[in-house]
Amino acid sequence: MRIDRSIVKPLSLFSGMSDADLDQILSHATSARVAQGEAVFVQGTPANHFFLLLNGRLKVTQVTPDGQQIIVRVVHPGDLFGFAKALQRADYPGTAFAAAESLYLAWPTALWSFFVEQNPSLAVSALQTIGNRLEEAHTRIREMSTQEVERRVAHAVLRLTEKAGKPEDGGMRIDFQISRQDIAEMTGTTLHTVSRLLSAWEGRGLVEGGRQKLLVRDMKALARLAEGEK
Amino acid sequence: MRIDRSIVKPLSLFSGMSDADLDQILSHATSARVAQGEAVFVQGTPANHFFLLLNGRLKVTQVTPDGQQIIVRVVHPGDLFGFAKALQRADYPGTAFAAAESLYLAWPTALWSFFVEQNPSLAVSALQTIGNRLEEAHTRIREMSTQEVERRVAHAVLRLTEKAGKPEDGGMRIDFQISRQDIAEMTGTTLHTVSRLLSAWEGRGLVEGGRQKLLVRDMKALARLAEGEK
DNA sequence: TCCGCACTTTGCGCAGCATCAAACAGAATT
DNA sequence: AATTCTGTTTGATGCTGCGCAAAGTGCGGA
Repeated sequence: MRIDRSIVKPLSLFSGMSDADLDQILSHATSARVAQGEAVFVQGTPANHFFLLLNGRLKVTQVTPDGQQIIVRVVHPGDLFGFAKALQRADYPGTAFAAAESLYLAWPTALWSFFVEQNPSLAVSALQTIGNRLEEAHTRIREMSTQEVERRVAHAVLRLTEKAGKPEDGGMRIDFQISRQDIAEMTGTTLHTVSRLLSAWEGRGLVEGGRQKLLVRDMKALARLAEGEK
Repeated sequence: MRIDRSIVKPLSLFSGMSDADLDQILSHATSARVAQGEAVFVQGTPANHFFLLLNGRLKVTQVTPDGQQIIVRVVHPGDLFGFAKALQRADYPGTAFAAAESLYLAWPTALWSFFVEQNPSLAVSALQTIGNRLEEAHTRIREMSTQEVERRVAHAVLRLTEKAGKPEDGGMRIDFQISRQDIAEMTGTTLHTVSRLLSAWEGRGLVEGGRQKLLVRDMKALARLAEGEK
């Protein structure tokens, strides 16, 4: 399958790469589509591919041995995901679900070192990408260690709004299906607590809820909450 | 300053690199020593160097805007640290303190991309290193989200024992000064709670405490605690 | 149009852990 | 040897947020 260079050209991951190199890399890619609710890869299965999300939205989850689930991160268009193998792992450490219908590119993991050695700037980009991810993880650890639940949830909602917000008449709409349970799993709390918080916020006009939906009305007030001001 | 190749040769980071390349990289390094309690780099200052710990033990901390501190990670000999710049940051996101007298190598950050482009296998290694770190961070997030304090502390102590345990007559000694406060900052709790837990464990013969000291007597029992069995 | 499911809301009680407070002990300093 | 300092222990108290439970509601399927 031919994938047009122009689709991925703007991504920072590929910046500083020649058209020829880019074409070369794309020639090895396959593209695929997943319907909402389907998985791109499953935790524990051999990591045979790595991916780039073109369109849609994914949730990456991990399940603990005792059955608890957490959301590791949300994958947005343009993000590389599932690079387990590059990180010295034989299998995927999590499961990637489509939160909305999604389109992605896939490459065999065997090609990873080949690409990197052919194209050192790709390595530098990848390192930056994963560096950002590490920083996000540390932020999350810091928040979970030091902040109370309301601030954490406010932060999480803000981040979602920034990454996946679509302007709508009354505010910013989170552009994919997200449940209270999901937000709970992103912030390390229970869906009950999230529900209570969102209800309280709705009463104060900050957000507007709905079944798997969320509309942020007052980002500034939410940002103040996230900063710890009541 | 000349640094002998043999010192760093065994490190996985440099595996698959020719002696000549290694010498070339080492020729740009400077080595330095820090006394206990001193900082190698400070949060917020420009990231002019990246480092490799040869000897000793470091604690990397982050301070939140409101003054709360957390321990991001412990640096063990052989670990690369302070690569902020490689991750697209201008300044260090944390502060690295020496928990024991330490010896390290330093390179100007400007050389990072140069090294990587000269030596793709280094990029692959670095990616793996940081990938492991990301995984550790996710583990910590998972634990903080789903596990109660006792399990988290047990896990933290176990990890310390594995990474920095030195056999001693009665068990494994954590090989550097570590306070209850430190353990609290690694697990997202308070020193009070840690103190209570350690006291309880000491009563059951699992560990033996002391001022900034910790001796693990029964790793198996601790492992059981970490798995959630009482 | 109705039904049933999945998601959400809300109430209540409990407990794990934080917070506040104070005493204690080992090390370093004089 | 006395003093100070820093880290540790332990107690008392209270609140946050979880677990459990049950009712409510929007949505899709038949």
